[in-house]
This record gives sequence, structure tokens and C-alpha cells, in this order.
Amino acid sequence: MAYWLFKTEPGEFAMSDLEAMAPAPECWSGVRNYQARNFLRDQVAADDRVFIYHSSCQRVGIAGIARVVRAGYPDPAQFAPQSPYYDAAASPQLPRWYAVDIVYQHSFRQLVPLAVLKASPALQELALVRRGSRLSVMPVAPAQWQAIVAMADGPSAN
DNA sequence: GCCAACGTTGGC
DNA sequence: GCCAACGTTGGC
Repeated sequence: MAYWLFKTEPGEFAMSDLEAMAPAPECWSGVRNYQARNFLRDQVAADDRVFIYHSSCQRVGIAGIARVVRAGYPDPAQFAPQSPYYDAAASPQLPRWYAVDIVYQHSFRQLVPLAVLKASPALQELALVRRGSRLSVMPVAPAQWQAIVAMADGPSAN
């Protein structure tokens, strides 16, 4: 089992939306960056765990945990002309973009702010805190995962 | 709203 | 293949 971090703008789709849908899964759609696409297509697997990160909002940080229930498959949005994620160059025979399905697992009692992540010595190698990083799907090492969970729900977070 | 940093496009 | 121009991301 591997660990990941997915970015989302809560104005579009928030951790609370995922929680409200539970136990129904959500299609994680609309990733339009090749490096992130490659992770979704090639590496994200069923039963992997995912941090949900809120970006471009008042309180940026990690809001909770989801679980992957379906590995990468062609993102339906690329074939839907009405979708903002439509890609005229993609076809079902030659899909360009991929999605996964995730399901709600756990909302942190309090969001772990970006500033806290940046300040953690255990997270200096995490792509999220690297200067200028724009990657929206990224791997999280087990030690990084445990450090973040401890910050979220550990004694210091209470 | 600003702007730094990044990814993509397209002319050559 | 280079690289300037452009569009986007995303924190602040």
C-alpha cells in the first residue's frame, strides 16, 4: 500500500463534500498535468491512502484522508464536450488523461496548515513544500505520512 | 489582486 | 531542439 497527496480547491470539491458522499466513492477527475497524470495512470492503486489538500483558499492545508477504491482509468471528463476538462485531442481509443476513484476515510479534527507542514523537519523532501511546486498528485513516503498524521490527530493537535 | 514559478506552445 | 511568449497555479 502506498501513500499520496491530492490537491483540490475546496470551492470546487472539498473534504467535507467527500465526507457527505460517504460511503459512495468520488471520481477524482480533471488532473491535466502530465507528471500527475502518470502517477494516476501508473502507480496509484486500490487501497492506497490519500491526503486531501485544500489549495487556493483561506485555510490551505491537509484536511483529511481518503482511500483509493479504483486504480487509474481514462478520465470521463476528457470526452465530455460540455466539461471544462474536455480535451478534443483525446479519444476512448487514445485517452490522454486518467482518473481514480476515492472514498472518504477520515477528516482531521483540525486541518494541518501549510505553514506547519513547511516548518516540519520531517517534511522537507515532500514535493508540496518545495519551492514553486505545482504538482497536484504526489507520492508521500511512509515516514512523512506518519509525521503528518501525528501532527493532525496526535496529542499536540488536541 | 499581485506576482513568482512553472508547464506548454509554437516559431524558427 | 532552442527558447521566448503565454497561460496557469497557488501562496500571500
